[in-house]
Amino acid sequence: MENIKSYLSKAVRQVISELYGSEAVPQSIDWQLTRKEFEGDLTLVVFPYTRYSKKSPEATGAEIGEKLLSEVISDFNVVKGFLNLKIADTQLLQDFNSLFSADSLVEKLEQPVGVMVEYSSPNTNKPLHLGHVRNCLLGWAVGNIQQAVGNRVTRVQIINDRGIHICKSMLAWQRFGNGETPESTGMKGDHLVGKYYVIFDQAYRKEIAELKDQGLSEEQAKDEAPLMVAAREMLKQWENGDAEVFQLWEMMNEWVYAGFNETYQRMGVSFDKNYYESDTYKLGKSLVDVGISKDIFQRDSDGSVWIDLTDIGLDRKLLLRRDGTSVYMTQDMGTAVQRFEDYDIDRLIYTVGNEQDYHFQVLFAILKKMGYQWADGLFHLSYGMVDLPSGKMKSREGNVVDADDLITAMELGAQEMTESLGKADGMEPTERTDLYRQIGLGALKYFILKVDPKKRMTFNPEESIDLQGNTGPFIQYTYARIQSLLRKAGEIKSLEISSEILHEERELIKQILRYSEVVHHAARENSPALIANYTFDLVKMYNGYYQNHSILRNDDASVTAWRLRLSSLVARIIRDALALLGIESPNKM
RNA sequence: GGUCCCGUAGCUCAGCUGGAUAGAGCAACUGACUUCUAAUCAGUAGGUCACAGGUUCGAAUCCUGUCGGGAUCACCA
Repeated sequence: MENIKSYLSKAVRQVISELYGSEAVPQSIDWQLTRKEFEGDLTLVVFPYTRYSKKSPEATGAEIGEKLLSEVISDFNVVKGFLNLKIADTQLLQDFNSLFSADSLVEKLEQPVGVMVEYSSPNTNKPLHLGHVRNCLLGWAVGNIQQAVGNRVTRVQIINDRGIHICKSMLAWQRFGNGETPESTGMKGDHLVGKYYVIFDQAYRKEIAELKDQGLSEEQAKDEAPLMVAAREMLKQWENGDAEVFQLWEMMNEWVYAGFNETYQRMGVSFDKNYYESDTYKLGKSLVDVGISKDIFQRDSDGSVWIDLTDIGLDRKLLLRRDGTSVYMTQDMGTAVQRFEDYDIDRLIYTVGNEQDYHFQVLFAILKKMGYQWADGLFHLSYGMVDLPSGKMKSREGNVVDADDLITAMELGAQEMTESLGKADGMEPTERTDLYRQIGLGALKYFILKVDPKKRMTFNPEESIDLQGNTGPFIQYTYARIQSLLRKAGEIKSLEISSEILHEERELIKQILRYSEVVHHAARENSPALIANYTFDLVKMYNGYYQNHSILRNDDASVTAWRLRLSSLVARIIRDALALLGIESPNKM
């Protein structure tokens, strides 16, 4: 479709210039798809030209349309100020055929760039939850989409493996753990460590309550509770390289990593490189000196260092504490610089929730002020929180949806549904479990990815298991049915292909030809939702077609051959699009 | 209080850089399985695009304000 549009844009410029003179020629011409209720495929809005033509919109449209008739444009009509053009069947078929035999369904960028995508970025004191799931799925899909348009993609996570939160788990394990391990308990490592984080919190709160009874203020109690004092002490020991603490830290982190990796694997996401905060937390301090020497940062009389961003509508922000230690912002500055040194990249996408919008606004502003050329290539892929029907997820209230539990529940839901429909009756046991996995995850991923990332979303476990309507399994099902057709067709493929096309087939071809531009659009916007919505539309169209026109049972072999060809390209696009979303396409379901 | 994001059908969401009578799915109601997989399809019903102004040939979309929801503004991470 893109080639038709660019041909037409050129033609329209030419025509406008001929008719109304060169100053009437617009910079760019935006085409829109003709609405269903009108005849035509592409529509040019002619209102902008009436001031040059000095004629009515209808007359203007008609005289432009007249001159556009060609092998590409077979017909036109004008309704009010809208010039509707009909693309010639031969042109559509030609484009269809060239896409059919193309290596890639998506056109590659002429000038690809290097893109690093950061996602997940967990803390190591508790297991992954629903929020991480949205994060991972988004980051993974965005990476796929960037890759699809031809960019080089590096996927990374930064693991927050140090700090007071880890020490809390460590301390609780030391005090109350009785030497429990993932092996001895059979628990996943991340869940085991998370358990001790909860234990710490409970014991800590008890201490706070006791201290408050003794007359201390809330703040004092929180600060002076023996457990908190001990945790802070442990953090200090860790920073001083205390062997015993370090060993405990390493051991428990290893448990967590094993657990995370299992979850990542089930989700189907992976990373090219892990950054660890324990390696990077000291980065950025040297940048502070540079900034001071350039007079971008200021040192206060107490020794703390600040940047003043009030000139661009932001605040004054701390970069170095009075005692010379760095803050999150400083680390992130250092890490960004490091990444552009480590890799040949032009862009860096941070997949992080929208509660950190301000943080990234400031981070990017600072790096820009410091004069880094690449600062314009930084992008915060900000996404909204995931709520439950009962409201907000709060770890305090224990209504956090655990990622592992969620995946299991989705697989079970898929299994129940599949069994009750008898869809897997003839399958081998391993084939079945694989199918349940594919469907369950397909439902989960699609449910989350179909929503615009920046929107806050409600996750309803029951609805997400739904397999009807705008869902992953609905799309997978269409793919499976086409595969079944292609299997059955086997030998009856005729070399002769009918060239008559039905209205529904025209509509399908047009949708198919849009795929590449949709992927490019999704890449520009970093929005997998665009691909999800496109695919749903394609599938809806195809299902209507499938239901109303017999593909195999047909008197004319050449018609069957054409319909199979059309179906198989639809299937390839479904599979390609779902793969971009990280969703598998089962051959049977 | 400052800044940012969101507000579209009962529910969950589309609506591209402004374009024609605002679209899907779910739920509700009608129909279609001796026929390529009915996890499907065809149809009915459902709207003051939060509200009020403004910009213009034309606004759900852009601007301003109001209301509602959320986030953020720590020498926490």
